[in-house]
Amino acid sequence: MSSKEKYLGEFEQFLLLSILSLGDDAYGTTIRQLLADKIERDVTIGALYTTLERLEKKGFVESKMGEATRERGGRAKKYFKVSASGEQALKRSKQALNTMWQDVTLRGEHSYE
Amino acid sequence: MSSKEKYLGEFEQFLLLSILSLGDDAYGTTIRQLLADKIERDVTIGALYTTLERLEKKGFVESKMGEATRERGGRAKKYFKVSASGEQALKRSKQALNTMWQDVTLRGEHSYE
DNA sequence: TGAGTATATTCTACATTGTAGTTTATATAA
DNA sequence: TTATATAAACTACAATGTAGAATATACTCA
Repeated sequence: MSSKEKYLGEFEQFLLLSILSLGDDAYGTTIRQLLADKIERDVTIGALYTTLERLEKKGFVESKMGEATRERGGRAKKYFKVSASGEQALKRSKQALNTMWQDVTLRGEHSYE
Repeated sequence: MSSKEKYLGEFEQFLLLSILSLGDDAYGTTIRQLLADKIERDVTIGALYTTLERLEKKGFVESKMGEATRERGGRAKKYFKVSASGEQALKRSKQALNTMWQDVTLRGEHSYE
């Protein structure tokens, strides 16, 4: 019956990677910003939080609300971090993709770098 | 308004890569087999053809029915190949993922190899 | 002290992709 | 003309992607 693990969607992968990149400063707005900067993907806040919540439900990320002690206006931030199983899932996705790319060369490319 | 291009889903990427790998012998059954062998992903025929058809509708793959001249029983094969825009899309997906991985290191990993 | 403003998350709804299983088509052989 | 092998088409539903409005909360300053 082989491997039964679920696969990550592409957007889920992007979110997990964003969180890892941002370290201790990963929350809605910074994640959104990073996606826009790095890969020019402009997602709405709705898209973002919905997926983040699903990832949390699956145990791939954990969250905690930010401290109340702040020198700025606005609602509390919700910080995210990737769980061990989240990293695991990410790693599997990466490996699968690497394996598939292995013997593929695109037109105009020299080889898989 | 930035980049409006649509993104490929992960399974779509896998199919495109399978087709590229298989070269002139890419059709339902061989694609399915390759996925099972290479990344232990067992998809049903339904899943496969449905996605293939959607990729074709988007212009990422092209198909043509196999010759009638065959020494075997059964229905004609439908061969697939990746179009130029399919390769393009694939390339963009790969680059985006590479960019995101760039400064991420997983627990227990040494760095992005 | 209570509008105004800034910051951020929740909620609701729908579109696209992923996945499965059954059915149908077609060719060859007995 | 039926059995068997091979492969694609169809139907239905689940999961993921995406959007935008609504809501919450904390500062600031007259």
